[in-house]
Amino acid sequence: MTQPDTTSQAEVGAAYFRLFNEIGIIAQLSRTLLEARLPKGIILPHFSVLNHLIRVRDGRTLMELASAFQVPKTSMTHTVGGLEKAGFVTVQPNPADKRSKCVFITSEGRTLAAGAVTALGPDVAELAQDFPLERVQAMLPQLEALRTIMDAKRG
Amino acid sequence: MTQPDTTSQAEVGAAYFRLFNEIGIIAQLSRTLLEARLPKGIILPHFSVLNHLIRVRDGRTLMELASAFQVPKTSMTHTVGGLEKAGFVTVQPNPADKRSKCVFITSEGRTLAAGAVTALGPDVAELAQDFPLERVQAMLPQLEALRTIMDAKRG
DNA sequence: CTTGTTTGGTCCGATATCGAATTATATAGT
DNA sequence: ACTATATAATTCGATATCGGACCAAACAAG
Repeated sequence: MTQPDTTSQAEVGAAYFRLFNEIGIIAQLSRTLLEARLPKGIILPHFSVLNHLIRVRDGRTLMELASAFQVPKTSMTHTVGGLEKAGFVTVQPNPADKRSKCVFITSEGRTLAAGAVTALGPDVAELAQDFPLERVQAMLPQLEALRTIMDAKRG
Repeated sequence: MTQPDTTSQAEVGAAYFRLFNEIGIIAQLSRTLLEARLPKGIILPHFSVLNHLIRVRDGRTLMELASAFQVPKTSMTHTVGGLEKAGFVTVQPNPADKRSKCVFITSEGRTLAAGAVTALGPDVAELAQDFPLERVQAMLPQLEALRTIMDAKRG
């Protein structure tokens, strides 16, 4: 009996599908929201990388960044290239491994990220009126757990 | 006192940012997972549209589809064009409004979507071992609420 | 030390995405 | 009815994304 209770296999699949569908749409919405507050030409992946460098640590390699965001390394090369050309990061060879490069955020990069966070303040405040912080805090552990599990399956 | 309790403004923003960051990564992971089971050349947006036509109803217009997934209409034109060329949908003029067109799924389209769902069965089952259905069911209403609220703000 | 394999990164070509401008139809205001 | 505005969709150009091929350094095995 691999189907012990009243929930059919198809219904189970449908629930997971709805989950990922909702997540996909929210990702899309939040992306649009953020990009409306970023300078022209700077998009979500740029901001995400800058923020990662600030939050986690400076000097991550391209591969570390790519796996942190679960994107192909070619995409990360392109994203970092754009940030470098715009002067928001510098890229330096890794003395510990000559194959790899380390990405450092510049003060311009920090300014950009901080400015975006500030610009988003009112949007967050407005959202918090309808979807309060407690609900976010309740969801976060669940999402983190799901992310970790999925990460592990396709490491 | 717009800052009544112990949680600072910055910390509040950080929580929402982490929320959207997790959601973005999960969206990315689920996309990769799905596309691994789809025929070459068919990607998430294609599948999403087919599924929407099945779940919600046949004959939606391009704008309805675009707003359902919160993507620009130009992107939806492109996506539906690909589906049409591949024979998974047909597009017909809308008799009620000559500006718009209605998208209908073909039997090939239904077959494709059903096949993908079947192919994903084992993946879902495996995921369900580590992240069981109850947790999904607990999260879904929260995500739907958040999606609805964000939808409303940027309708 | 050599050879085979793995790993970090880039380059290239194909497709996806999206904003701006355009066309055609619909709707509103007078 | 007539003009103004709004809406559905497409086209076009610019950029993003990604898979495959490639190169160079690291590492493993003999």
